Amino acid sequence: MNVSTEKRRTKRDVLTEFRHAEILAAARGVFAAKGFVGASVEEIAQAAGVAKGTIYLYYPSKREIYFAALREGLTALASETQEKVEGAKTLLDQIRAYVETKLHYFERHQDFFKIYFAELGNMVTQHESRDSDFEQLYLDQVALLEEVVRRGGRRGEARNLEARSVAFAIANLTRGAVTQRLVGWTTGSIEREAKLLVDFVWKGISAT
Amino acid sequence: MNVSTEKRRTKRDVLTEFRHAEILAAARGVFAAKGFVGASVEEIAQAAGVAKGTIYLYYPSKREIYFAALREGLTALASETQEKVEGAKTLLDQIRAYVETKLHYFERHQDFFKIYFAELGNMVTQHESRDSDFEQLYLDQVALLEEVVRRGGRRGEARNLEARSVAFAIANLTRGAVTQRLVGWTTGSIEREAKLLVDFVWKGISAT
DNA sequence: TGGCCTACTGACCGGGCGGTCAGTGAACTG
DNA sequence: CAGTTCACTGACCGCCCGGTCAGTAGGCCA
Repeated sequence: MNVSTEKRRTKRDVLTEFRHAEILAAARGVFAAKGFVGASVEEIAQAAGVAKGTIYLYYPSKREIYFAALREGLTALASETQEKVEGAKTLLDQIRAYVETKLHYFERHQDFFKIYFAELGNMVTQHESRDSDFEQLYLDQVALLEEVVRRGGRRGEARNLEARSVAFAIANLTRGAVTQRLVGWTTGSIEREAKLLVDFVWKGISAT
Repeated sequence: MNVSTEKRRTKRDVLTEFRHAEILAAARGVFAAKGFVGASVEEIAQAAGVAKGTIYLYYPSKREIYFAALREGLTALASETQEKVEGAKTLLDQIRAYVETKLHYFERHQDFFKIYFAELGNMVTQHESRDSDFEQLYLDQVALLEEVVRRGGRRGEARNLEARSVAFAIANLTRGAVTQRLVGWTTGSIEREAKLLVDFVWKGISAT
């Protein structure tokens, strides 16, 4: 019957999906702790509770696992950010949305952020073509900010200034704030941190 | 005679020093291009025009070469920054000095900066105790800024605000600006970049 | 029950690289 | 010129790790 075959199919798919997720989660932890090179596939396998060979039934290579983890977190973060930012009306609220979303997402996904920032750093030394879409995702975030700032400027909410530079500035400040928390140089509540940061930015660009 | 022995001694020392510098320069280039793991000692040796074994006559391990390159650049940058900043009178000038010094130093030592930023990124994933003095050097830079801001605040040149947060903000903005140039996301003159950045910061913290 | 399928295993392979060390030859010495 | 020193060499070692694949075990069907 259709039902039974469908059911069986689904069962398999569910298992496959489960293993993918399981391995990815384990990989994220290991990569976050040791970095791409420091991590071994064997280690990831153990963390996932399977044998090394099993890993290769689900991912073709260590690199692919890494990229999968990176991409997953990155797209989720990007869409969440975009959603929140576009949900805000005023420029100030939009900037606040951007900063807060990042800081909160960080709180929930520290492992991802470790991988993310390490990769950002390595991008400077090793420019592989594989990284280009990763690079693009980063620039998209900046572009989002840039557009927001530009529109805010047109509405007279901000001084007239280089939207792109401001966008980079906000991105840099946010990135820095998250990094500081990650390494433990900053404590204090996220709300306070976000407020400080947004205030600072706002002083720098507001119209009044 | 004293003279002759001294002369010979000096000759040897000069050679030793020369080799050290030569190897370090070669290493910097290779590390900047490939990162720590991507670089091989063989490659560094070739770039330095010596055999691999020779490398180990001057440095005990690959890691040591790496740290030496990092430390050298870092201490030079730190002292130059400190000098320039302390040479400035007003808070605004001090901040400008900080930003401009970094940007100019970057222009002169791109290879160093690549290693530096990559290491900053990796610090998040691999916390070795070896890195702790590196970490300290970074925090010293922030502390320098913090002190400057705090004093400026006391003199009434800036609003009353969290000196530490502001210090981090300036450091982050500067770091970001340099990174952007490094990857090619920003062009334009350094002077312009510095001005934009300083203006932005100043708006954010000035007393008026 | 016997045969089959297949997800899973982990011993194994091959290559790359950090680090070593016996050997070389040029310069110096007496 | 013979002897000695020493900076330098590069073939070599051993380890690690990404990736493979013949084998296994357990579930399912006839």
